[in-house]
Amino acid sequence: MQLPNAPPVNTTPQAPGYHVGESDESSIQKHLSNAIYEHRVRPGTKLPEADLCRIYGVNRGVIRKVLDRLATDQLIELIPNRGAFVARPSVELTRDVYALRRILEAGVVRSLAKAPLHPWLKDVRQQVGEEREANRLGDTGRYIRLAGKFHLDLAAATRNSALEQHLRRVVSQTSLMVALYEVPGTNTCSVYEHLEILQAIEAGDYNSAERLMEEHLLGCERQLHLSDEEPQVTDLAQALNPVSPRVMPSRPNGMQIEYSND
Amino acid sequence: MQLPNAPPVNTTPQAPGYHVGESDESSIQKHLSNAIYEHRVRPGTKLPEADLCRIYGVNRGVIRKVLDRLATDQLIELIPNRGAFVARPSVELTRDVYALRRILEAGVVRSLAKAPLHPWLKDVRQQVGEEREANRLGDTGRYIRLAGKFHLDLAAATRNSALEQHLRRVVSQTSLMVALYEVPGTNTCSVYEHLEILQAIEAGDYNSAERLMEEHLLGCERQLHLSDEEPQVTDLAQALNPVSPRVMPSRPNGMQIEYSND
DNA sequence: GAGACATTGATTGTTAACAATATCGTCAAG
DNA sequence: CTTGACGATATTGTTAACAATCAATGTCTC
Repeated sequence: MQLPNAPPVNTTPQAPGYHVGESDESSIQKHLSNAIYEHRVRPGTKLPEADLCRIYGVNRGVIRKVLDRLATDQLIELIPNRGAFVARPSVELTRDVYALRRILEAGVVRSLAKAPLHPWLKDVRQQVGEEREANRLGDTGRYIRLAGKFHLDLAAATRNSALEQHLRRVVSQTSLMVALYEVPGTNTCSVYEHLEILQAIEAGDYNSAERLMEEHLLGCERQLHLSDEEPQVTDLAQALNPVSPRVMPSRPNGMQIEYSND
Repeated sequence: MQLPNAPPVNTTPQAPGYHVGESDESSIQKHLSNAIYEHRVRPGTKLPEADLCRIYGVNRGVIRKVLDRLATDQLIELIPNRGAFVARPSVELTRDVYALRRILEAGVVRSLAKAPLHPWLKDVRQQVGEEREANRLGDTGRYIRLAGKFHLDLAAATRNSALEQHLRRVVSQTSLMVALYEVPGTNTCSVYEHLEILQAIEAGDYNSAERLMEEHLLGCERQLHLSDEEPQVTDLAQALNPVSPRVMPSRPNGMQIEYSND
């Protein structure tokens, strides 16, 4: 019933069975989007329309519209006559998106410098605490959600809805890239750096805050395994040498889809 | 066949009749998007599915998908059971999007500072010339296209596809805002400022270029009529006073849609 | 056995018919 | 003359059936 190299879809967060509660198209989109965001479905996973119809208890047309929207956000890839797959962004795109994120988030900090501070920050500070807790306990989903929320909360504090919206897309994409390129042991987003940034903002030192933010994002990017030469195997003998068990670049559990090469 | 207060759809650029040549969904989207971008369809214009089907010679499903995508780009507004209308972004959103654009384009200039300069710039310089020419001749469509292209070309020169893509969306939205809020006589984008920015980049003076870009965009925004009190008519007697024919704020040819107020 | 080829089943893409809703015109009552 | 209700028409929203395409399996030949 399922392709051998495509793991089954399991996007249900709490309920083990079928039929998630409310299910109009925007809530389905959020639900799927979150599942990708929180690494519950890995890059390359196939998302068959029929399965999603059963899971959400809706028509195929609805699912189709949702998939189309997720594809324009580049969270999934829509291959004609083959279906929808959770996207596997290239190394190049990953670098580009991180660069864009630095531009946007530096802009967020500068915007915060102009506007008067909102009572927000107290809540944000508390959340950073929760974030650290989730990280300590190993609750990956919760940790990822809170770590992302820190960045989005700062964007929301600017009261610029357009800025917030664009950053939201970029952050989602980033999470996908983390799923693809993280090296297993490391923590992607240092909680302490979040705290530092927050303190700088609270102190009104926006220049430092901007610099810290850029360094923080650079640090996040550097923690990923973004070697340029991923599929490139120039020296076959060395590649097949069983002595040095090099870290399989960025595909921990085997390739999950293969693109037709015609 | 057409609503009295919604002008008929006329999105054909060259052919006066029906049935635009090629018409898959992405090309239809581009075509419609351009029509909005170049102010050939004004904000508030209704876009009935049936008309678009006839114009592009495609099924309703195709048009529907295109409209949904344009709606996520906020170029049109999709009102349930009423249909699609060219969007009328609020003053608040306009300010937000311009602020976002400043962030993005300042980022573009900074990115250009890092990368080696491409041979692009020669072409860009030539296009600025064409831009001035189109402006002089009063060829509005061509002028708008070229003026926007300047900004997008700079983004493309960064070789950051994500940055380029996001800026493209923001620029499109901006054009819609210009259509809504421009005061008739003025020129929205000064050609000379484009030239100044380009010269600064060519001279390697990226700090100046960044500052000039921000000032340029601020200037563009200031040329719009973004008074806060647009729909707000506190003093009815004054509003209806025939003595002072105040410039009808931002709706030159009468209101075109009215939202249900329930 | 290995490889090429046809067949089968499953999945996606498209279309058209049907249902729901809003708009506009008409008419009657105040 | 204005206001409200009603019905006709047009437009949008939804669904299900049909068509097209692809992956997988089994068969045949070398």
